[in-house]
Amino acid sequence: MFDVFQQYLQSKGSFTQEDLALIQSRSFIKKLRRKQYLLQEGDVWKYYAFVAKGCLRSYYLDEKGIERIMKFSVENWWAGDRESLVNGTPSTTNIDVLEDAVVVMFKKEDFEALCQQIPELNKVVNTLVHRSYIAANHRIHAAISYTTEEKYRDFIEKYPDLMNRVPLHMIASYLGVTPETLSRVRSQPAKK
Amino acid sequence: MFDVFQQYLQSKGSFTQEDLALIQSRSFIKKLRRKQYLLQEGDVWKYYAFVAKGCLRSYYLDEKGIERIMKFSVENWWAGDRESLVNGTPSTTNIDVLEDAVVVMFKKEDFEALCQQIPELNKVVNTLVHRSYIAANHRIHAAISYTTEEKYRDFIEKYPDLMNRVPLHMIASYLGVTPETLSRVRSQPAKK
DNA sequence: TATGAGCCTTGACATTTGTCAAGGCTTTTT
DNA sequence: AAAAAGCCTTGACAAATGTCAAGGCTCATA
Repeated sequence: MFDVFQQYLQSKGSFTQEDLALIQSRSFIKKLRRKQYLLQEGDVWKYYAFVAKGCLRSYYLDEKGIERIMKFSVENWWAGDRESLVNGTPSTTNIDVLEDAVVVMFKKEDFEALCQQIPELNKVVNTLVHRSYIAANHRIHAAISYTTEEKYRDFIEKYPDLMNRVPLHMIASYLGVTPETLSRVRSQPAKK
Repeated sequence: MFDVFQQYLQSKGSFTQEDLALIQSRSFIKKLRRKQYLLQEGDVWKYYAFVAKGCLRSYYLDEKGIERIMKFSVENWWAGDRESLVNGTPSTTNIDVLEDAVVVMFKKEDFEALCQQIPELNKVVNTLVHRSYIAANHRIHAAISYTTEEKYRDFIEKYPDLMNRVPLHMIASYLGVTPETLSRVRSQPAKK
C-alpha cells in the first residue's frame, strides 16, 4: 500500500528513488477496521497519517454531546489532528473508521526529520498546509453565507464520491444542520 | 514603523541584525487612509503585508451583494489573500481600511527569496500558516455548532479589543448573522 | 430466517433567525 | 450650524430550522 503514497508524492513533487526508499523506510502501515478508532479524545496525536484506502471521519463532541464532524478523509487525504500535533496538547477530536482502511503512518519526529533531509518533501507538506488553509476558508465562507440548500449543493459538487460513501446524517453533521433539515432540503423541488 | 515588524519577528524566532537589515531592505511601507482599498475584487494579490498599525477588514460580496466579512486585521496581523497569492488567480475578496493604517509590505518574489535566504524566516512563515489553519478550524467549529449567543461570546473572548474598534454590524457579518439578530442576542439576559 | 440496529423520512409544533420598516442617536461632511 | 450618513435598536411578521415522535426500509448478525 506504500505505492499509493508514492504516487501521491510523485504527483505533488519530484522525488528520487533514494528519497522514496528513505521515506518508506521510516513509514509503517496500519490497517483499520470499520468503527475502529485512530485517535480518541484526550490522547496526543503524534503522527503524520496518509490514507491509502478506506474512509475515516474526524469529529468532536459538543457541549450537548452531539457529534460534530469536521472532516472526512478518503484515499489520498491526510488524517490526524494538526492542533494536537503542533502544540503537543491532548486532542479534543476523535477519528474513527467508516470503511476499512489502510493508512501510511510516520512518527512525528521521523517525518519531520525526513522533511529536513528532503527539501522537496518539506515543500510538498507546506503546500499541503497552504491548501488546507485555503480550503478551510472556503468552508467558513460556506458556513456563514450559504443557505442549507447551497451548502448541500456545494458539498455534492466538491465531494461527489463522498455522497455515495457516507450516510446522510453525517453529511448533515458536517454541514452543521440536523438530519431532518437536510432530508427536507433534499426533498424540496430545486428552486433558483 | 518597520520596528513593529522587527519586534514581531524577534518574538517568533531569532534573527541576526543582518537578517533584519536584509528583510528591511526588501520591504516598503504603505500608509492607508480609512475607507481606502488595499485589495479589490478582480485584482491579483502579489504581496505579503504585515499590519503595523490600524485596522483592516477582508470581505467579499455574496450572490445577493451582501458584504461577508472573513477577517479583521489589526496590529501584528497579516492581511492579504492567500488564495490569490498562491494560485495567481484574480481575487474574489476586497480588503479595505477601517482605521488609518500602516502596512509593511513585500513583493511576493522578494519575500519568497528572503525565505530561501533566511531559513528562520521561512520557519516563522510556515508556523504562521499552520496556526492560521488551526484557527480556521476553530472558526468552522464555531460556525457549525455554536448558537448565535455562543458565537458572540466566543468572539468577545478571542478578540476583546476588536469589540471596541469595529462596528457591531461588521461583527454580525463576521459571525454570519444579521445585525438585528446580534442586537437581540446582546440585549437578551444571559442564559446558561 | 428472525431480530435488531442503523438510516432516512415525515408530521406537528416550538424556537430561532431573517426581513422590512421605523426611529433615535452619534459622527462626519458640507 | 445644518444636513447627511452611519450605526444600533425595536417591533411585527414571515421563513427557516430545531425538536420530538413515529414509521418504514435496508443491512448485518445471531
